[in-house]
Amino acid sequence: MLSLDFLSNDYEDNKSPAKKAEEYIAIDILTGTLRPGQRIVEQDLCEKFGMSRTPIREILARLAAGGLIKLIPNRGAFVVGITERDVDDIFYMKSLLYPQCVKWAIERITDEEFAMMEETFAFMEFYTATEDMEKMQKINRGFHAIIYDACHNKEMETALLKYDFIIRYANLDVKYPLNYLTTVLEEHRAIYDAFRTRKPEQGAEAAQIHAFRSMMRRK
Amino acid sequence: MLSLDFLSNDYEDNKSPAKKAEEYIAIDILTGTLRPGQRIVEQDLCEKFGMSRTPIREILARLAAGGLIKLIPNRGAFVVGITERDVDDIFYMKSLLYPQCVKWAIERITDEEFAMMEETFAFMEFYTATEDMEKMQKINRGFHAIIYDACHNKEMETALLKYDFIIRYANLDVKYPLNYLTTVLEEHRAIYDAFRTRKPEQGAEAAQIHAFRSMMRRK
DNA sequence: AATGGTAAAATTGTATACAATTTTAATAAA
DNA sequence: TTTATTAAAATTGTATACAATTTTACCATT
Repeated sequence: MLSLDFLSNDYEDNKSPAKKAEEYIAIDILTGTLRPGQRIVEQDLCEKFGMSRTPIREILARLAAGGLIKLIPNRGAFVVGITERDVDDIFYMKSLLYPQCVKWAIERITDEEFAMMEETFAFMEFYTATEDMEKMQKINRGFHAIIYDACHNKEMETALLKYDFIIRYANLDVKYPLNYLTTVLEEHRAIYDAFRTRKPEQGAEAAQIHAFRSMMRRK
Repeated sequence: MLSLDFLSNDYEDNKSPAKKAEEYIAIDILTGTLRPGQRIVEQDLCEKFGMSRTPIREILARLAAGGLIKLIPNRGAFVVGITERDVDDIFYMKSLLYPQCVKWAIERITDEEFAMMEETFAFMEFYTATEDMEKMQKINRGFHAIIYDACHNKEMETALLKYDFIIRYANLDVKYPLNYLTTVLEEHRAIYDAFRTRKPEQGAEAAQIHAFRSMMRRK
């Protein structure tokens, strides 16, 4: 299903309670509120999120599949931490995958998907002009979500979404340089132009530049 | 924990029944025994694997996290298929990530890990000489598992293990060319030599060649 | 025959109960 | 004081029960 859901303010609200709890725990791990090695007791989560052990255990199963916790049989769930170097590595892995994602997306994007991208880019220009940082962050994620989706490869999409999630929450002491919004808009425009003119190689190059600069803007 | 487990024949046996069931279902999806779009009913799995719905639902939660099935609320689990192009794409993504993995692994490998690699490589030479195809496949997986582990980045490790799992089971009509065993051994030796001499760039290049040739050997 | 409505059956979502295992705390021995 | 031992408590693993929802099958209507 194709929609501009991510623009709406209650986008977060239509997630299931289980999905929200999962994300809550994931963020607690990435921000360090839950410390590496710390044991997570199911009953505590039951009380915190007001649900029984069955759904909580399914949440833990998913978190373990994603690598944020480690389940040791009969011992329980333990937080797996993320180091500064892990975040550096993930930026680097993104810089390897993202250009190829853009390339595939330009080759494979549907008309409907491109129409959504056009609409999204218009919003990006608007929010850059109005300097609405919060809305901008949201629309930026939407822009990338469209690209990740349009590459029509689920492994690529899930990998990049995961890396972005980690970067978003485990990379909290970022300082935004002067003219950050317009700078990023122009990097995005270069990618968008490659989509408009359907030039995969040019898109890959613009993506490479955007990924590299994102990495450099880090701390 | 560091060990040469993957050499033993009962390596598969010390997996938990739940882990075995999960892998069984995953393989059924990748080989097409379970068709894309097909609904998976929990009760059927309960009977098939002799366990109750609680552990089965945890297995389904993990499979959904890995993308092999899609869970629709109140509707159930549906098989997500893998196309030929998906496999092509995954080979390509591996060729992007694997060289960097080898580079990091050469920079970061511990003495203990390198000792295991030496031992493993000796076995590879032995099984190539004896032309024991089955043992060779197993030891090859072990060789790569050591490299993936030695890069000391969990995202990289899980990504490459996942791609290998998909390639292994969703890529069944591979024809092995003449001298396959010795050819692959030499590609692996090039990588191994880069580890011995601790040359990250040389390792990345050897990895690139190995990944590219693996892709070319496909069909 | 095709469509629509309704009750029964099947299935999923969640809570709870109980068994197996681990952890904790208290006590005894060195 | 430290180390062992052991019983109690806590926790995890699994099965089952029940509520909510969906699917199926049957019948009536057009």
